[in-house]
Amino acid sequence: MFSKACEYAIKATLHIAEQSLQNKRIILPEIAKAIDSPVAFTAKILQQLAKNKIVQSSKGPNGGFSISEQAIQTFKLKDIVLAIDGESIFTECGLGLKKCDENSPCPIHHKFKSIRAEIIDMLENTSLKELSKQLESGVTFLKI
Amino acid sequence: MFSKACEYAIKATLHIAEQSLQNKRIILPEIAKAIDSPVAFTAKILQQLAKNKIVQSSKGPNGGFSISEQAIQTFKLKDIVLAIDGESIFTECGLGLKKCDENSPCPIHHKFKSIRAEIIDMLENTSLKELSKQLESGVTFLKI
DNA sequence: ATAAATAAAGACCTATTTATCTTAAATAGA
DNA sequence: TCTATTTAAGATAAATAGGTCTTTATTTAT
Ligand code: FES
Ligand code: FES
Repeated sequence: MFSKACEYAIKATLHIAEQSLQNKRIILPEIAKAIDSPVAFTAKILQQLAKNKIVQSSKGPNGGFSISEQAIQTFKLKDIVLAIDGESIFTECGLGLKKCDENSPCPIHHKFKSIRAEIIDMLENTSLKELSKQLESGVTFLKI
Repeated sequence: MFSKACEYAIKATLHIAEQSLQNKRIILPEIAKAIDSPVAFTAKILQQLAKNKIVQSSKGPNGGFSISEQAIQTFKLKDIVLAIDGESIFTECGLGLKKCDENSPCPIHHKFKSIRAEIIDMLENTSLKELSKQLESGVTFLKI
C-alpha cells in the first residue's frame, strides 16, 4: 500500500508525536531505533517531513525532532502519505490504466473504487493524536 | 496495490478469457497490443500463468493462449494475484512490521484490517467470468 | 524432411527504490 | 572562540522491479 519510505515516515512521525506529548525532543538515532529503521534513510525522510512542516527539527546539542501539540491534533495520516508518496494512492487506476476514469473504467474499477474510498476515508480521518495516544498507552506498537 | 507484473497478468488473462469465450486463441503480440504492455515482459508473465494452470498455452502455428470455459468460471482474481505477487497482499502488515499480529498490532492495524478484508473479499469473489463478460459487452476497458 | 510459427527459458539490461557515506551547516555550552 | 552535538545536503552504492534479447523447443503444414 505504502512505499517503505512512507511506512517509516508514519512510524517516525508517530514516535516523535508520542515523545512530544511528553514534552520530549528525540534525536535521529533514537527514532531509528524505536521504529527499527535504517538511520541514514530515516534522516532523509525526516528531512522531507520537516520541509512539509509536519515535524519540526532543530540542530545542535539538545536538538532533535518534535511536533507541536497543534500539529498532532490537526495532521492526519493523509498529510504524511501525500508528503512522501504523493497523490497516487488517491487517484491511480487499480490496474494501472493511464487514468482512472469513470467513463472508460477498467474491469475492477467499480469494486476498486469503493475500496479506495475506504482507504482515503481512513487516511483523511485518522489523526496523529489518536494514533500517538494509543501508542502511549501501550496498545499498539512500532516494531516487531 | 498490485505489482506491474500482476496488473499485466490480470489484464492479459481477462483478454484471453474474452477471446476464449468466442472460441478464439490469441497469440502473444496481440495480447500485448490489446492490453498495452511490453511484449517480452508479457511473455514472462504468461509463462507463469501457464505454469499455474490459469491459462493454457500451445506452441507452433495456430498456437497461442486460451482458457477453458471451466477455468473462466472457477478462477478468481485471487488466483492470479497469488500466482504473480504471492500472498503478501493477504497477510502483510500495512506499516511493514515483520508480522501482522493481532497481539502486537501496529498503529493502523485495526483500520487496515477491515480494508484488507474488503480487498480479500473482492479478490476471492470476483470471477474471471464476470469480468470477461463485462469486457465482451464493452462496458469496461483494458487500455486508455 | 523442411520451413514457418509459435511459446519457453535463461541471460542480460535499465530504472527505481532503498540505503549509505561524506561533508557542510547550525547551535549550545564551556 | 572553540568544541561537541545535532540536522541538512548531496553524492554514491546496493537491492529490487521492470523490461529486453537471444537461443531453444515444440508444433503445424508443406
Ligand atoms: S479505471 Fe481502473 S480503477 Fe478506475
Ligand atoms: S500489525 Fe500492522 S496491519 Fe496488522
